[in-house]
Amino acid sequence: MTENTRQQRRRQLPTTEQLRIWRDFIETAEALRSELSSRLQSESSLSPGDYVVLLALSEAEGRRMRSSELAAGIGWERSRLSHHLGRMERRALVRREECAADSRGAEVVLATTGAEAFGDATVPHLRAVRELFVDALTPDELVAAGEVAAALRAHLDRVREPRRSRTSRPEGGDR
Amino acid sequence: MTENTRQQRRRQLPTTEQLRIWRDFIETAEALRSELSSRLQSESSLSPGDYVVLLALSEAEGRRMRSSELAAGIGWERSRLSHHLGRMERRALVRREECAADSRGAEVVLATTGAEAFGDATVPHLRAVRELFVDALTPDELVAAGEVAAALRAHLDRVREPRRSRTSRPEGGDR
DNA sequence: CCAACCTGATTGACGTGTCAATTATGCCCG
DNA sequence: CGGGCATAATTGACACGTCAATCAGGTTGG
Repeated sequence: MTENTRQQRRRQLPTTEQLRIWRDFIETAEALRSELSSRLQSESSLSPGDYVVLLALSEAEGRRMRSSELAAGIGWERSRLSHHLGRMERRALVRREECAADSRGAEVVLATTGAEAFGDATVPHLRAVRELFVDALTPDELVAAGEVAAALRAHLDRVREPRRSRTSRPEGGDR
Repeated sequence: MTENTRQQRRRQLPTTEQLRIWRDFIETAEALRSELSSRLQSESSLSPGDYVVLLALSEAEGRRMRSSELAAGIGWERSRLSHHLGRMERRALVRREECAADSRGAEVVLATTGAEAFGDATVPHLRAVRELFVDALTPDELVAAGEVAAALRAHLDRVREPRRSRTSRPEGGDR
């Protein structure tokens, strides 16, 4: 195969079979996410979003974090986190406090209610992951799933922002 | 391994490694979905939801479908479709007409604007699938991804509603 | 010092998804 | 026939996500 043909293949559209796999993959992931979410909701009245936020806070020193560190830690946009914290604060799962060091900043603190809710949710949630994901795959398939995910992620990171040299200094990666 | 131990393993929580793979898998799928969605949006002003609806309608006879068939065809809840059609109708992508055969029913018709928008979107979208998914994987990995998705889907269907013998007759599959 | 700029965080508008309730029609059986 | 139930579809309320705009508080160079 010449460089030319390879280049050309790159630009071709997916075959029917490739497209079928793509749809299977993305729709299955979506179905899983939705089932997990509904179980979490019914067993603990937490959403997946609540869960990741509470998980991060539980593991943080002092069960508190700067809002932007939290966002970076769980890979969320700041505005998304801000909205979500608002909803969580209304349910008394977290509190927001002013930050001593930088008075623009906010610190998010795990509230007692939040810690309890998280504690109650974690076993059912892990059980659901086991039941819906781990138990569905042979050990080989599980490894394969990990490799596929890693390859996709790496490729995505490579492709998403080839150069980001304008305002901020060129950082290496962002996780 | 006795039946007992096997039973017991079933109930165990995922190991750290299994959990890592799970998170990789679900977060990567989510990141892919989000990137695809944003490309689709910027290249065509269609959302992924719009796209699947328009795709189904394009392939339907007469470019029209009963609302509930459409919902079943793309695997959406009816209420979700109803809301989405409302938004699409506002943008003149589809029209809703009364159904002659059953006056409770509605028929969804692909509008000219919708057909054009879909036509314009399809090549960029397929290119994005190729670039973000197919090109990220070796042929082996692609096959593995398909197998993993199939296994997960099958397990999910098996687990989700073990028995649904009440109102509707026990249908085989739903695609 | 202070104007210009950067950064942390929030807000509002709007599209999207789910659940429960509702409306309207079809259908069946007593 | 007509009461009761199933079905088609919509609606309202609310949670969630994204984008662009905003606000407030730091930082820096002239």
